[in-house]
Amino acid sequence: MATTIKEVASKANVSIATVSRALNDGSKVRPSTKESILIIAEKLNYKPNIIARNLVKKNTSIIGLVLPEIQGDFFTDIIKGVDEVAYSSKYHIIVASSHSERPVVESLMNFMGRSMVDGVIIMSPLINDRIKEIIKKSDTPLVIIDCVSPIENVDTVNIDNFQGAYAITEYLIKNLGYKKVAHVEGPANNNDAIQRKAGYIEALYKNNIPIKQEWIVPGGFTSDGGRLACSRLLSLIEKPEVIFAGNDMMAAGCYKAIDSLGFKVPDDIGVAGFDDIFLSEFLTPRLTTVHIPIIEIGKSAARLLINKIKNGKDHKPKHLKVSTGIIVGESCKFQK
Amino acid sequence: MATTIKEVASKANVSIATVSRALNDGSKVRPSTKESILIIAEKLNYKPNIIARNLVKKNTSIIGLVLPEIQGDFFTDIIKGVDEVAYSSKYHIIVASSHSERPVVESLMNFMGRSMVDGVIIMSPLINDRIKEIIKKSDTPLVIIDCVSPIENVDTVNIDNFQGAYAITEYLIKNLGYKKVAHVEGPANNNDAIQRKAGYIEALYKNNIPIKQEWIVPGGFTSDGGRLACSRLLSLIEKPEVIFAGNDMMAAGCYKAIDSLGFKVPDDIGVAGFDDIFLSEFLTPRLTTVHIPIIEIGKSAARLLINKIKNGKDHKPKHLKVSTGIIVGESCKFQK
DNA sequence: CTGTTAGCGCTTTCAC
DNA sequence: GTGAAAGCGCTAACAG
Repeated sequence: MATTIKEVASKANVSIATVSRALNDGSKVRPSTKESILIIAEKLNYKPNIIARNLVKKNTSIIGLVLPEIQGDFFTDIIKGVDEVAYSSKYHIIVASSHSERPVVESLMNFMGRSMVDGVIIMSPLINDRIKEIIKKSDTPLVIIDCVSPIENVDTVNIDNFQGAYAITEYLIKNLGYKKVAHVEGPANNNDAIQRKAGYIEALYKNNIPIKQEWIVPGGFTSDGGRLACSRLLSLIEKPEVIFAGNDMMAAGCYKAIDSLGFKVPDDIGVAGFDDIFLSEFLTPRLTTVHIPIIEIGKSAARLLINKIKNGKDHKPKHLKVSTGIIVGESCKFQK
Repeated sequence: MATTIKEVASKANVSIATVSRALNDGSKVRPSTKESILIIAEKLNYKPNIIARNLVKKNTSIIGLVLPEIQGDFFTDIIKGVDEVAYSSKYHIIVASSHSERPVVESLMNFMGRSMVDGVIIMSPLINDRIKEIIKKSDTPLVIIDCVSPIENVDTVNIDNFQGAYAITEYLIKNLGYKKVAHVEGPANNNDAIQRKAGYIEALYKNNIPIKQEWIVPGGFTSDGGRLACSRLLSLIEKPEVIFAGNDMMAAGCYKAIDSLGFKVPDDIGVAGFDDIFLSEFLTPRLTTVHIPIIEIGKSAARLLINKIKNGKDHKPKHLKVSTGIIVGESCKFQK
């Protein structure tokens, strides 16, 4: 059994209140008594019971982080960003990754309104009605990363997917001179995927390039999906000159397909991606892609949340849009 | 303010004790009253306050996970493994990654003996005396992943680094016929690095290949360190035929160096790694490396910990050694 | 400055 | 079956 404040108090011949004050150095305690209390506490290896403190203070200094199925380094970076800011404000983070057996909904229910955490950051490209309902019912501060439709009174941090996709597509067309640009798209119900596709289409449209449906193929945001999609594109009679994959994982899959068919990137076909995940730097040739400041997103979300926790009702919901940038690799080249 | 058990009790015209019973074990509560309580609780959107429950139950169902500086997908997998097992036993996990401003020691102190968590899993290739002291003082259940020297009464999960390094080095020599095998080693104070180097040396020794000091160069376990180390090896008068990098990150760095000098893997020089991180599959040619079942390690650690939490003093410390396997890629080839 | 006294919201004997 | 009451370990008025 751990030492309690009572034992320290009795050994020090003071009341528990004084011990509490001495340790939290709040109000005036005579230096000499404070010192002797500190010494006794140290000798007894006394550590205040956080739970008891939380109960009376009504806060836990813990932030709940609900993530979609964790894979790759994307989430490590989110965690890192959140953790960094959380740490500097003395918060801990509880991570709940989602998977088939634990939907986002469940993690959310566990966190919201049971006073286990002071606030929640949820990342989910798909917010359904069930989730919305839970959010409405609870008054736990919340920040959503990457949500589709803003929910009232909830802070959001979004990636500017549309702009990123538009920019890289236009870069391929205007700067490099590509005319035949294909797109491997992500899951149909995924907001990121939808926005990126929209950016791609808009860029083609604005540059007077007709949209060709057979050059838009689904890849499910996975490496394998990208590989298959790419094979399909390469088997077409009229092949595209460059493939803009909706994310880097699919772009990596494209590399595999291109390699296995004996083609070369970028000589035979160009490849571009989206996300700039850790992996992309190590693909040969280095992938041209859209960079997302992932750590920064985590940090922003954490800042927003902590702000909300501290300011309570006075807090006006903010909606951050994180902009992207193009990483020029060697996977696309100038078309003469 | 969230609904409390009191409000539910008064609305239901019962005592708070009955509400508590109805919601928990349901031990002998008349079905009809139980039902009406449940309905009222639902209507009031009542969620028991976890903190208050923890205080009386003296457990939190939270596991603390202390990790070294998070980067890449290695830690995602550890988290994933721990989380999976933790989840199925109804535990949450608090993640504390370490970095320059928050040493392992601090996270540990925060977790041990303040009843914030029921147990701790710590991953640290370097356990210093300070850490040992904290561990000795506390009676919080603990599992260490990847520790140097076993601490009494603490469960450990270790990677069989020596065996893995030995196996791949011998594979390079015996199966592929390499005679000139260089090694890029990790940090001098890192247990993994030390064991891997030892395995490499032992394999050379057992196969009657003289150890050449200039073919053993430090790479700090980073991609950049690997790149530099490789450049150095390639500038030697007598170059090695193959480089066994102490981890995959350094192997990836080797690829870069080899590429920038105009050489080809594996024709001009072979490369082998250790870890089988996600990235390795996407290096071209695919890296030959030592596979570590990372998720499995996380799972084992979690199982060990939960077991210890539940069995208390009756628990005898266990020491698991996780074995590795060779992934045959295309980065090394048969030497005729 | 310091002690006394209420709780925080819940679980859990112990009676009835 | 159910209620009253005693805490879990701590903080925070309120008195002195």
